[in-house]
Amino acid sequence: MSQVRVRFAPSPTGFFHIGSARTALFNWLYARHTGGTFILRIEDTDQARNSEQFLKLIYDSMTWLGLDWDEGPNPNGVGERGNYGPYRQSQRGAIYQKYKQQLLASGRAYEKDGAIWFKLLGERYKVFDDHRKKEVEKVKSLPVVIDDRIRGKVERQEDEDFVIFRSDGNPVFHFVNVVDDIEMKVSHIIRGEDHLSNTSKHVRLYEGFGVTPPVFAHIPLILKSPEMGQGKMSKRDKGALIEEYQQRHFLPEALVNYLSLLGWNPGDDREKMPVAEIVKLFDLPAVNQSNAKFDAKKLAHMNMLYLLEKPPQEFAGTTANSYTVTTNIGRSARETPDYFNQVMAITQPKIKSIEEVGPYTAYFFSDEFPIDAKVKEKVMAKGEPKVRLAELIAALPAMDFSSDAAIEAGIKSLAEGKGLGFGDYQAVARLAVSGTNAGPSITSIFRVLEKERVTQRLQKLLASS
RNA sequence: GCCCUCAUCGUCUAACGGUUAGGACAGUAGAUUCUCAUUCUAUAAAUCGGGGUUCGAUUCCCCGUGAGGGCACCA
Repeated sequence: MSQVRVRFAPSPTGFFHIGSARTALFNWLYARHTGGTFILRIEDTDQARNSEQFLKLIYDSMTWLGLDWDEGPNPNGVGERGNYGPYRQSQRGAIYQKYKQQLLASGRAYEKDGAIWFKLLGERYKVFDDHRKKEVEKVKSLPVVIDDRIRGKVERQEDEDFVIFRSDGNPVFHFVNVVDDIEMKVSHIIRGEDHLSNTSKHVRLYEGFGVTPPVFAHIPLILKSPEMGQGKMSKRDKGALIEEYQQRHFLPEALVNYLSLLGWNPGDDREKMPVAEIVKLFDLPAVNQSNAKFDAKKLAHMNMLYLLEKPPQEFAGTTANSYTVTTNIGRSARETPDYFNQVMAITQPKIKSIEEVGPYTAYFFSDEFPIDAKVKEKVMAKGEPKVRLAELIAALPAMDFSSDAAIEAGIKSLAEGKGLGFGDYQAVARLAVSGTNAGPSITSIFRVLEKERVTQRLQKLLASS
């Protein structure tokens, strides 16, 4: 029986950020690894900045990534699950009042300037603070020692009383965070290193409530890559939003795998691992202490690896879902699935991301495709392409289109009859049927396009050049 | 300004105090395939600086330096 209870506590005040996703992921991994409980709690006390749109984005992004939660609001936003709710802080006002009264009653909180302050224990003295340009009251309190699972022992002095309820009556983050973690029986707090300095406040609050603090584990931050500048990834940075990866049709399992490797490793050289394997191996002491810079290229590579190994019908399905009926490719996926699947089967081994599939296969789904002028110039300058085109057109009616091998044999025998090679026909034929110089093997393009369309396209190029 | 954290190739990272400092991405050069992509082979690339401790330091300690974070009636 595991008693691990971890939570991810985002606030719906902006887009779902890659750093938040990684924090959610590490919590989820730890919960799944230990057989514990993963809680989603919504920290929506900042009423001015909250929005339902961002709330939905949190549910959608986590669902997309496969980070399912055991307690918290339901993914569709209606109702919630778990025995420690409500799971939205905006609905927990009564609980916060109760805890406030407890501190007031025990003398660990007091009112000043209309706000409620938490009272530190120790001798008081006044000092001028250069930074804030005013005199402040300090407290000689004992240092707080945190035994962090990732950082080791961290000691910090908390030397000023701090606000727990604003003068508008609303509780502040530090207070609600601690109260909720107590109420929800959170056993391990796994969060970003940006909270490490806040932790001393939290520990003092736990003490004030007479509760033993949970285990803390502060994970490193995700920083910008060198070409993006300095500092931690912010919402404005390219590639910082989960939504963006979703829209670009990245595979969530690839993103999860990549993210898991930012600040953690399995202890050997393996990188690409199924999520079940990561769950099995993940543990807090193995998490790194230093911040990691985000590398979009490595993520793209990981995405390609997952794409290449996907079963063909799954790949076709994923691609179909990525394009709406308003596009040629999307219409084909719904109206001529057999044809669509054939195109996807020859495309999958050649591309690196699903967002490439549309442009890469456009000529399969419309006879109106652009001819790359540079490629045309190059192809037409070499040898006698128009003669080859004419020869190919003449040979097509008798050619066997039943398989790639048959087509290859057909073209080869044509070439040999003229004392030429397969390559003498390949480039110009490709230009005619696809308008470009990159793509699946010419034989498979022929087979999928079928003889009639191939003939038409060859004739069209011959006529226009 | 005060406080906290961190420091190995460009990037992510590995290395019981004893290794020719390993792997991956990105570079570069070749090979292969009908193009492109994949794949394969090779190649270049790092222990921030200075002091200690030790027979021996990437590893432990101290000081610098650099990077990141926190210092609110934001979360």
